Amino acid sequence: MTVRVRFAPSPTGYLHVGAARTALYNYLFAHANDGTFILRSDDTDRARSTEAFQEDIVEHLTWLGLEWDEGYNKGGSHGSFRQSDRYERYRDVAGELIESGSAYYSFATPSQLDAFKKAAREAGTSPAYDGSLEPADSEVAGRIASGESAVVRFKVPRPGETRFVDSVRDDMVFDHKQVDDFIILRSDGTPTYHLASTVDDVDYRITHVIRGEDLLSSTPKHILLTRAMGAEPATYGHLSLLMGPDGKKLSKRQGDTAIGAYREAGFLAGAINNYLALLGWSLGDDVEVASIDEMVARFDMKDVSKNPAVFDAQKLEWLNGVYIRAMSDDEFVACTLSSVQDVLGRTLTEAERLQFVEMAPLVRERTKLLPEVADQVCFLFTNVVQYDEKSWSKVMVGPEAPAALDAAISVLSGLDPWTTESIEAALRGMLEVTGLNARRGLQPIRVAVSGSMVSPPLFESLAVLGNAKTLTRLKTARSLL
RNA sequence: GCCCCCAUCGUCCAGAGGCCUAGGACUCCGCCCUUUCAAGGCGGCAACGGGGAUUCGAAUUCCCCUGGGGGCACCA
Repeated sequence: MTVRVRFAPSPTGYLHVGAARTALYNYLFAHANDGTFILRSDDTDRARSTEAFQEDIVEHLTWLGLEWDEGYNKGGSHGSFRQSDRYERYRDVAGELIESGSAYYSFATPSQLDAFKKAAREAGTSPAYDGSLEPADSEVAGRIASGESAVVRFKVPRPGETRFVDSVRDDMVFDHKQVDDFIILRSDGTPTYHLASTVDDVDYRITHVIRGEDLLSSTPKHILLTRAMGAEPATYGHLSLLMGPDGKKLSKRQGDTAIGAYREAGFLAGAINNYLALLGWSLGDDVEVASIDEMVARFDMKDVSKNPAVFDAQKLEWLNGVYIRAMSDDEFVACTLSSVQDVLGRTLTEAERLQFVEMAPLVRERTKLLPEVADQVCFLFTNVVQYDEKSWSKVMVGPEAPAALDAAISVLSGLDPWTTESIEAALRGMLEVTGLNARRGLQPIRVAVSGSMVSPPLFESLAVLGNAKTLTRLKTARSLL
């Protein structure tokens, strides 16, 4: 039996980190078992589903590298992977279920149902609707024929219970007292999630359903439906939910949850995948950093954690730094060049691009988030240095600043060749002569040239900047003292 | 209210009866390296929620409590 799993988001919101994690685990499980990873669109909620959300999901899943083998936009052997295209199929199944006695037309009104639940609550019993408000079978045909509005409900066997082995939580038992005769077809004839999702899982031969814990208590419904369709239920595995720093369910209130927002903030797909894998799973052997392939090699549902995990943005940032440092010069330049140009407001010349490439290894070492790169290198490409107020007041007001700048100007004028080594030698000689320690003697130069007391390494920066610009900046700063 | 899931440092994860004086990672704090900032190295702070039971022995098994999470829609 070949493994077939699916990620089936509803396009009612952007792809968020929790959903991405579910997608990742499905992907890992599929690849670890030589299976097929399918993307489906569970868009039965016509009111809230939008094309924009659907595109966001597809775009970011692709960006994360979680390619699906079959499904949305890719086709496959089982027809459309968009539920809104398959209403007819769901209606047919509902009809068959009514035919076989597994489902029935329900006329209970909302107010009747409310009363039912209220009574149950007061009696301290389960509020799950058991079909007790329905008319006698003999009445049904007539009422339907007369055009009375009705939904179709699944008839849960009572008494009874559903047992299954959850691949992350082991033995699970649900008493049918807790399972309501759920609606499978709305009064307008459209299917609900339970019906559509289950029919699709059966039709597309899904062998393993890996999804969020929020669906755990709906699983008996899906299993009952599957059996009523004459099929064998898949193996279900429920992932614990992600929570925010306050221990509450992760929401926009606590910061960004959309993958797109993380991408824009400068996170790398690899880092996000890696972090999401760490959240609720252990690769063992104290391994923290691993590629998708390594994860696939180690993945086992049995090692997936049962407890809810708090999303820790700080650890994600650390990991992002790890991934940035692991990039090659070319990769690094390729994925940061545009943001540098955006900040600059213009395109870099070829010469400037080379300067950027030269600085890349130095800058990469101190970058956690991609946009930080621009802050670090922009001083190279501007004509007027923007002095950071705090840096200026801390470094340039001391009595040593003028002396340091004067000495630097004299020692750097006419320096040839102009290289990191020669600059370092000259400046170290300058420190010797002036008697200034490195901090006092060099920081003024850093501020004069970069505008800030925090910058990439000084000698290298000056080498890349070139002697003309360096001297101009030193003189300009000197004149301001 | 009813049902379900979960429970080790602040956070994520190791730990499947003696190897635990509870390990790793992030964060934080020192020190080293050092021209700033990083990175790196070294070190430190920090946890088995509580109570019973089983056992020679429990973080590991069982029960209760507590706490957190989820579900109980013509949402998914």
